[in-house]
Amino acid sequence: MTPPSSKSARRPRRPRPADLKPHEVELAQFFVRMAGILGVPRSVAEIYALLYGSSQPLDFDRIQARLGMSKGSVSQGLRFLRDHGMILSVRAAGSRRERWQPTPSLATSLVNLLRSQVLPALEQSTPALRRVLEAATADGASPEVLDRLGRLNRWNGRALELAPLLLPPPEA
Amino acid sequence: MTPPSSKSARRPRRPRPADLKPHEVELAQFFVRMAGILGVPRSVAEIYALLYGSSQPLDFDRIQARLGMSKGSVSQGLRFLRDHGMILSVRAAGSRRERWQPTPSLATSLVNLLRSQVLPALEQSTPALRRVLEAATADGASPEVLDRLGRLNRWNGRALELAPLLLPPPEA
DNA sequence: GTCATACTTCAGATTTTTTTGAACAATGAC
DNA sequence: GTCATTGTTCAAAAAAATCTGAAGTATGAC
Repeated sequence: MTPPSSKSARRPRRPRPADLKPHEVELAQFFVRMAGILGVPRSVAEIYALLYGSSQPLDFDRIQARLGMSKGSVSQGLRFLRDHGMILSVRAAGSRRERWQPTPSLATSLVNLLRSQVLPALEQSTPALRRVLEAATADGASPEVLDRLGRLNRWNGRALELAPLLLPPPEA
Repeated sequence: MTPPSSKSARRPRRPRPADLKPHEVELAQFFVRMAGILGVPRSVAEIYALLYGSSQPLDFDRIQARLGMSKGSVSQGLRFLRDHGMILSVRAAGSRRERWQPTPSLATSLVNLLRSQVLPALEQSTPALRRVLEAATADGASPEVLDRLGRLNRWNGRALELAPLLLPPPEA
């Protein structure tokens, strides 16, 4: 039965030795499921979920302790979330320690995430798709195939034009 | 440097012993990249790309031969594409052999794919998210957290309402 | 300037996904 | 009805993604 793919049909997972309340676990499961669709790893989703459900900003050590996760994973997870504009840090005076919280708009965070995944793929594709169309033309491909490939090229171009409008680029 | 995630930073791949023209390879790479974003396996994307660039419908054996892929992968890949309404088969009279071609609308195919991934996740989440909000309320979470969780619940509900409108369900 | 703190790095271990192929099942041409 | 053809299944192998933790680096409190 198991289809060859799609994150849908996943095996049960080894539970992490986390120290979470039941509703924190459910929130984490929600974010893990959604993150899976975009190929974001479990550990990253768990960190985000923990921060999302927390009334206070949390520091590195507390995140590690509550999720029962290695330092490496916490470090990389926080970096990913930070780089995608999904979390912010605050620092208490007289301490080097950073404390993290989710950025106010989850919607913006999601769009950032999508952009960062889709845009590079589209950019890489532009010249390749043009070459494919040219080669197929030279090859005497059927009108139907040429039509398909033409549409693909136009889609790619339009998607690239639209992308910057969807939301202001990384800065700004 | 390698981020903890995102399909972006992938290692080089073992080339498949395929027998494709250069432009067919580039088309396959495009579909593989895009499929990767949605977690669709390489083999499935390669099959789709081959059909997409082909002037004639192709049969099982020809797909296997051109892509240098196992029977199992071809079978599972075709099943996935068929189940998601992305390919159609035609049969020549007097032969059991099916020959495959992409469905006319790639856009529709993509929406089908997205639906099949996102909808089940949303449905599973509805009761869980409600429980999370209730538990947090009982727990005396901060107004800010309650606000976040409330928004999450509303998003989920709206997404579920919208989904059926996006495109007619599997049948119809 | 010193150095303990706070994180980062990355090679290897682990987990999960994907692919393979040999055994098996279904079907329609005859 | 028979059986070669066509495709499926699934356990095991291979590949890929993710996680770990010990060693290393950077920084700001003092």
